[in-house]
Amino acid sequence: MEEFPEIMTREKKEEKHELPELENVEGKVVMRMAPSPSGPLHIGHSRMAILNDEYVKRYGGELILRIEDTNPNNIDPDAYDMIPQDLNWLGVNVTKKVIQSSRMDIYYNIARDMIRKGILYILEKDQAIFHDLKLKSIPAEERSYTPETNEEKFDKLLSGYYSEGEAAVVMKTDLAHPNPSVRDWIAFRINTAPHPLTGNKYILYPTMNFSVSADDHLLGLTHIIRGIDHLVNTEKQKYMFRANNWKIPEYYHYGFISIPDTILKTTVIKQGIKSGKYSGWDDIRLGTIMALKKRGYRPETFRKYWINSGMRESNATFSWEIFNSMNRELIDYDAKRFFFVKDPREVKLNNTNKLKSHAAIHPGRPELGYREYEINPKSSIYFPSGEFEKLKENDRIRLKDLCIVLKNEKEFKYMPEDNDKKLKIIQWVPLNSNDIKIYKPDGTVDDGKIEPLASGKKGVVQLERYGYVNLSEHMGFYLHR
RNA sequence: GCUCCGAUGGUGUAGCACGGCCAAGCAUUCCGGCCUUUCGAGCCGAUGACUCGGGUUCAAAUCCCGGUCGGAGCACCA
Repeated sequence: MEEFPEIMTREKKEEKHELPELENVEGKVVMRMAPSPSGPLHIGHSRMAILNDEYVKRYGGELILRIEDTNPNNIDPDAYDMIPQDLNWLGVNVTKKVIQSSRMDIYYNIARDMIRKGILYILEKDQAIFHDLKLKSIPAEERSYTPETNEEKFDKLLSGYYSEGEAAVVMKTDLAHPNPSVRDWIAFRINTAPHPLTGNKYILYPTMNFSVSADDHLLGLTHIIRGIDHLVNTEKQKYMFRANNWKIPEYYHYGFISIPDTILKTTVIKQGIKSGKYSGWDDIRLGTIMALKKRGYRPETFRKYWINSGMRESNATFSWEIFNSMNRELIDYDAKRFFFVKDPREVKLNNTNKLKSHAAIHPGRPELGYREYEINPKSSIYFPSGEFEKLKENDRIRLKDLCIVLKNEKEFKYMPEDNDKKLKIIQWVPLNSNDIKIYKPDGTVDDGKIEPLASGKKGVVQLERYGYVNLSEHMGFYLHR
C-alpha cells in the first residue's frame, strides 16, 4: 500500500451509530423501565424503553417492566394493559413485570427494618413546618426519637390512626446537604384515595424515592438509564443504598428532548378525549405510540432514532425530519405507488383517440408491474384543482404516465408526445376513481379521489407527489412526505 | 434565589476519561447538477460547527479558571 497512498486516503469510513459500552458490566445486566400508569406510552417514553432494551439485548440479562403506581391519584387503569402493548409493538423484550402496588408489604417490611436500625423516623408535623426546618438545616425533634417509639408510631400509621398530612415516614440523610430537598426526604405518606388495583386496602404509600430504591435493590438492578429529571432523585436514592449497605447500581441520565409540534401531555390528551376533541389515545394528531403506529411508522424507526441519539446529558430537539427520513428508508421498498387527486376538478380532454396510461407500481421494482387505465376519446379526468388554478393559459404540462396537454380555458387540449424534459408533471385520476379522505396530523383533512387500482388496499403506500399514507378502507392517515 | 447539569454546522450526533492522526467524521435538511414521466429512490457537488475570554503546553474541541447562555431540581408526584 505504500505505492498507492492516494487510494488509502480516499477510503471512506463507514460510521454506524452505536451506543457506548456500559461501565462495570459483569456478565449479564439487569435493567428496568419504570413508567407510571397514567396513560399509554408516547414517543418520549420510547427512548427509555429502547435504550434499556438495546443494552439488555447486547449483554444479555433481564429487562424488568416496573409499573410505579404508588400514587393512587395519578392512575389510569387502562394503562396497565396499554403500556405492555406499546412496548410489545416497539419490539422491547420485557422479561419480567412488576407492579409496585402489589408489593406494599415488602416496602413495609423494609421500612420496619430501617426504623429499627434508626434510619427512618416518624414525623408528626405539618408539611410546611417540616419544609421550613429543612431549609434551615434544623432537625425535627422526632429525628432523635428511639427506634421503639418510631416503630410504635409506624404501627399507628398503618392502622389508620393518623389522617392525611398528619404524619409521614422520613428518611434520614444529611441535614447539611446543599440541596434542601435531599435533606431528610419523605419515605411514606398517607393517601386515602382508593387505588384502582388495591382499593382501600392501603393508606400508607411509599414515595417514589423509597419504593424505587427498595425495588432497584431487591430486583438486582445493575444499570439504570433514565432522564436527567431524576438526577436529584438518584442522589436521594443513593442515601438509602448506603444506609442499608446495598450495592449501588450504575446510573446514566440522558438529556431532555423537546419534541416539537407534538401533543404528549397525558392530562391534555385525557381531557381532549373526554371532551370529544380527540377520537382516542390513537388520534393521529397525538404523539402517542398508538397514534404513530396508526400513521404507519415502523417500530424499527424508533429504535434507530434513539440509538442514534445516544445518552448524552445535554438537552436536544427531536427532529421529525431525521425520524421521517429513517422511516422512509424502511417503508419505501414496500410502498406501492398510486395517484391521489386532492380537491378533484373534472377537466375535459379533447383527445380524438383512446389513451392508455402506463405507470409503474414501484419505479424501483418493475417486476411488480404497471397501473394501466384507458381514457376514451373526448372524455375527462380528475385533476387537482389547486394545480389547475396555478396554470396559465396555454401552459403545457404532462399528465403523469398519460400524455402532454395544454391548458385551454376550462379544458385540456391533447398534445402530441415530444421530448421536452422540462415539462411540469402532475398526477391525475380517471373518472371511475374512488372518494377518499386523508387525515393529517395537523388536524386537517384532504378530500379527494384515489385511482381505482388502490381500492381495497391497506397499509402504507406512496401517493405520488403527495406523500406516504397509511390506507385503511375509505380513508388514509398521512404519514410523511 | 439556592443546588446540580450541560454547551460541536439549520437539526441530530462522533470525537472529549488517555491533548497531537481533527485545518473536525457521519446522518438529515437546504442549495446546485445528473438520472428519473413523483416533490420518492439513486448518484455527484457545494455551503455550513468546536459558546466566549483567559491560562497550562512545542501542541487544546479535548486539561484548568472565569463569564455567557440553556436546562433540571428545590413536593408527604413519578
